[in-house]
Amino acid sequence: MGEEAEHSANPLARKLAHFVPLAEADFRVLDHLMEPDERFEADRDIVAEGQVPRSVFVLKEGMACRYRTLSDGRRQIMTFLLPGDLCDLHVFLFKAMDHSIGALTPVRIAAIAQTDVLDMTVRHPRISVGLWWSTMQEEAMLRERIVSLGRRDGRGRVAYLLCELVWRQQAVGQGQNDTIALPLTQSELADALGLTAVHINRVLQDLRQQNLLTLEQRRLVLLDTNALARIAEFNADYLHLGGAPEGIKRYFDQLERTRDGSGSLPSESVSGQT
Amino acid sequence: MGEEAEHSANPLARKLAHFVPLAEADFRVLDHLMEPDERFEADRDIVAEGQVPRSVFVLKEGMACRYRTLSDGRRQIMTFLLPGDLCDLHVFLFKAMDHSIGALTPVRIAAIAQTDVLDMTVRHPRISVGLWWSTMQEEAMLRERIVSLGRRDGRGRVAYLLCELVWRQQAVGQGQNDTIALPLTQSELADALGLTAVHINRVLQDLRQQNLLTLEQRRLVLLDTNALARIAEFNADYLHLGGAPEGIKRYFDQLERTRDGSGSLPSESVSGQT
DNA sequence: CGTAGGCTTGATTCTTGTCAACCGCGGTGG
DNA sequence: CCACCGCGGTTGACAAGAATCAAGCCTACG
Repeated sequence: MGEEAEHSANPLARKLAHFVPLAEADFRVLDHLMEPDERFEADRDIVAEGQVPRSVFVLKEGMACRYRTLSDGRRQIMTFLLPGDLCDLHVFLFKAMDHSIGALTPVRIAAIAQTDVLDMTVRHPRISVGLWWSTMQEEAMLRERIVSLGRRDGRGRVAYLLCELVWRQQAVGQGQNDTIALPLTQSELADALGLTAVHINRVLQDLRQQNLLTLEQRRLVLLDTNALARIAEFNADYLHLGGAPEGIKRYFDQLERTRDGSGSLPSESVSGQT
Repeated sequence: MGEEAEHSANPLARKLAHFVPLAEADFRVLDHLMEPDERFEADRDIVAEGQVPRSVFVLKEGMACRYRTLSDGRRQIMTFLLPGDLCDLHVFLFKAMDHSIGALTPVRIAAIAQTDVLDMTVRHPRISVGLWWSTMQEEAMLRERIVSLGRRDGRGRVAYLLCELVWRQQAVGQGQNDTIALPLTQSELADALGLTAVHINRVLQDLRQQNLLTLEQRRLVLLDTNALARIAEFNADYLHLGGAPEGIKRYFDQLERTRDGSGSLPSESVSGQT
C-alpha cells in the first residue's frame, strides 16, 4: 500500500490501494467522488427490490446490507456493505433490482453521477480497473459465503463471518489489531448466516467460553485469531488483498510513462506472460 | 430475441441476445470466438485453485462447475457452468484462483486470447456490454444461491435449483418445454445444495411421489412447473432475461447510427432517465 | 416508571447427517 | 461367457445440529 493511502481517510482509496498504488491524481478523483452526501437512518432501505436501478453510490460511513425477504417474512442477508464499498457500478444494465439494500446503522453515502463513472473509465483507467477488481472481490466473497452456508456448521459460519469482517474493516483502515466495531444484532447475524437468533446466541456463548472472542457494546475482539481461523477454515486469499499481478502492474507502469492526458492505452497485452 | 439468435447454434450468442439484439457482425465475432477447441474428460479440473489465471474461456459443450474442497474432503459446488457460459473474463486481475473449475461431463471449451477480449471492448461495444451483463447475471445467481442455502429447506433447494437449470438451459436453446438433460449425480446435487446425497435422494423420492418431476437416465422433466416454483419461491426475475433497459437500447441505437468504425462512443448518458 | 428491543436460557421437536447395508447395472478381465 | 467390481441409487436405524416455543432478564429510552 502507498504511504498516502495509509494515511488517507478515504476508505475507498484505502481499499483500492490494496490492488494498485494510486497516484496523487487518483486520490483527488476519489476524494471528489466521495463529496456528495446523503444520509439514511438505520433500518431504512437505500434501494428497494423491484426498483429501477438509479445511481451508483459509495458507502462512506456506517454499515448496510444487501438482502431479500421471503414470503413468510424470513430474511436472508447476502452481503454486508462497509465504508468504501461501491454499490451497483454496473447494475444499470438491469431493468429492476432483484434485491434490496438496507441501512443497518445510520449511514452516509455518496451518490456518483453516471457521467463521472463513464468519465473515469476513459480518464482514470487505474481507478476504473481498481473498481473492477473490487467487483471481482465482491463476487469472490459471495462464493465464499456459499461455501460457508453449504458446508460449515454454526460455529464455523460465525467464526468465518467475523474473520471476514475484521479483515475487511482493516483493509479500509477501520479498527485495529483484532478489534472492530460490530454494530450488528444477533438476529442480523442470524439472517446473514442462515441460522436463527437463538442459535447464534448459543454459538457466541460457546466461542466466548473458550476465550476465542469478546463481543459487547457493539465491539468485537478476536482473542485467538488462529483458533478462529482454524474453526472457520478461514483463508484470506479470496479477498485478494495482496496487490495486482505483475502483468497489471507493468501495464500501469507503461501507462504512466506514455501518459499524454488523452487516456490512450498502451498496446502491450495485460496478461501475465512475459 | 432476434430471429438470427433463435436459430443460432451458438449458445453464447443465444444468451447475449436475451440482453440486446445482436447484429450480423456480432454473430460473426461470437462465432469466431467459439472456434478454438479444447476438450476435458469428466471429473478433470479445467482450472485448479491456486493456479495463476491464464485464459478466458467459453464452455461450448457439456457441464462444469466452480467448486472448493474443504480440508475434510467435503466439497461445495458454487455454480454450474452451462454451454455459453464465460469463465473469468476479468479474473486476470487476481494473482491466483481462489477456487477450482471442474468438468462434470466430458466438456468442450474455447479459450479466448487476451487480445481478442481487449479488441472486443473497443470494436464491439455491444458484445462487450453484453458480457458485462452476463457477469452481473452470474453475480445475481450467486446471491440467489445464498438465499437458497440460507433460508430454504431440502425440498425448496432442490426445486429451486432445478427450476434455475431449466430456465438457463432454455435461455441458451437447450432442452424443450420443461425437459432438460441433467447429467448430475445425486451427490453432485448434494454438493451444490449443501446437503448429503442420502438426503437429496429422499427429497427427490418425495418430489417424484407428488408427480412434480421425473428424473431418470440423466433426463429431467418438470411435470408441474407452477407447483415447483411455489415450493422454491422461484422467480426468474433475477436472471434478468427480459432485455436491456430502455436507456441501454437507446444508447446502442445511437451507436448504430453514428457508427464509423472507430468505435467512438455516443456521448449521451446511458442512464434510464428520459 | 413503563416499555420495547435485544439478549439469554430451557424444554422440546424436526430436519438433516451418519452409518450401514443392499440393489442394479455397466464395464472389465479371466 | 461369466464372475467380479465399483459406482450410483435406495432404504432403514439412529444421532446430531438447529429450529421452535416460551419465558425471563437487562438496559436504553420515552
